[in-house]
Amino acid sequence: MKLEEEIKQAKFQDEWQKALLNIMYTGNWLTDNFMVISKKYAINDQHYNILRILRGKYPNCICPGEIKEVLVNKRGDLTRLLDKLVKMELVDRNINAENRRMVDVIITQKGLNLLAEMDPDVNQVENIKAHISEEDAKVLNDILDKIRG
Amino acid sequence: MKLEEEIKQAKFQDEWQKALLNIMYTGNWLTDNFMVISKKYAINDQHYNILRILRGKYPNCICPGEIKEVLVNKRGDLTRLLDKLVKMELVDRNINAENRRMVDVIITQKGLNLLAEMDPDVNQVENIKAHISEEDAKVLNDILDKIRG
DNA sequence: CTACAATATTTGTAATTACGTATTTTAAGT
DNA sequence: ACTTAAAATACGTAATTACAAATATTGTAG
Repeated sequence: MKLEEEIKQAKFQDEWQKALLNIMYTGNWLTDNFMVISKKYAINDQHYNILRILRGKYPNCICPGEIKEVLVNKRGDLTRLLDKLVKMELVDRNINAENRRMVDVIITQKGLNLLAEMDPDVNQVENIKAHISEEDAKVLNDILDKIRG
Repeated sequence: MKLEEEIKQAKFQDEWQKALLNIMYTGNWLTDNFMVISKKYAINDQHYNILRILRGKYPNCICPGEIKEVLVNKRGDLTRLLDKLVKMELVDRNINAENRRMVDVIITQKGLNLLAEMDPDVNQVENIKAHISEEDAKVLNDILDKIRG
C-alpha cells in the first residue's frame, strides 16, 4: 500500500522526503509485527531481539556491552531487559572469570525452545519473499546502506 | 556503511533477511537523529512529529484521533503527549463546538516559531540528497510500499 | 605499590509508555 | 423520549525507559 494512503498525506515535498518517512514508517510497522508476536510469549520485541542474538552466538556467551552494540533497536535498559530474561530462565548470566567487570550471558535450553516455538510465527512476518524479489532486496539494501553514509 | 559492519554480523541468511533488519535498523537510526535534535529543544521525536503534522494543517485544526492515524510512530499516549505540548504553549487544545466528544488541536505561534528554529537542524538530518539520487529514492519508495503489501 | 583514569555494568529516580477502564457525548433503534 | 450502542478522549496504574550517578574491576603511569 502506498505511503500516501497509510499516513493520509496527499503528496510529499519530494521523493527524498517521502523516502525518509517511508523508512521510519515501514521500520515501525515491522517492529510492531514483532511486538505482537513477542507479546504472545510474554516477552517484547527487545527481549526477542536479544534472544536471537544469543542464539546466533550459542553455545558461546556474549557480554551485555556486545549485545547492546548489535541490537537493532537501542531503546531500553539492557540490565533490566536481561533481568527479566534471567527471571524467566531464558538466559543465564554469570560474572566473567577472566575479567570480573564483565558478565557472560548465554541462552538456556528453555530459551532455545522458546525461540523454536516462535519461529513459525516469525517466519510469517519475515516472509517478504512473497512481496519483493531477491534483486529488489539487494537494491534496497544498497540504497539503505548508502543513506546511512 | 554496510549493515554487516554496523551490527557486526558476518553474513545474513539471505538478502531478504538482511533487508528486514536493514529497514528496522535504518528507521531507528533516523529516529535517533530526530530524538537528538528534539532533545535540544526540550521535546522528543513524537512531540516533533505531532508539531509537524499540526504545521501541515495550519491554520486549520485537527483532532487527536486524526493525529494518531497519521503519526509515523504510534508509540506513546497521545493525551499525555499533547498535555506536554499544551503546557509548553506550543499547541492549543479546545473542545470542538459541533461535536463535543472531539478536541480541536492547533499549533500556536510559539509552536510555529519553535519549528522554524528547528528547521535548519532537521534539514541537516533530512539531507539524504547528498547520499542517494532521486531515482534511488523512488525505487526505495516502491520497494518499501511493496513490502507492506 | 599507589593513585588515577578507563571500562563494564548496575542502580536510583524521574519521565514516559502500555493497557485496560472510565467518562462524556453523539447516534440509532424502539 | 428512552435505552442502548458507538465514538472520542482521558485517566489510573503498572511496566518500561532514559538519564545520571554509583559501584566494581582492571589497566597504567609514576
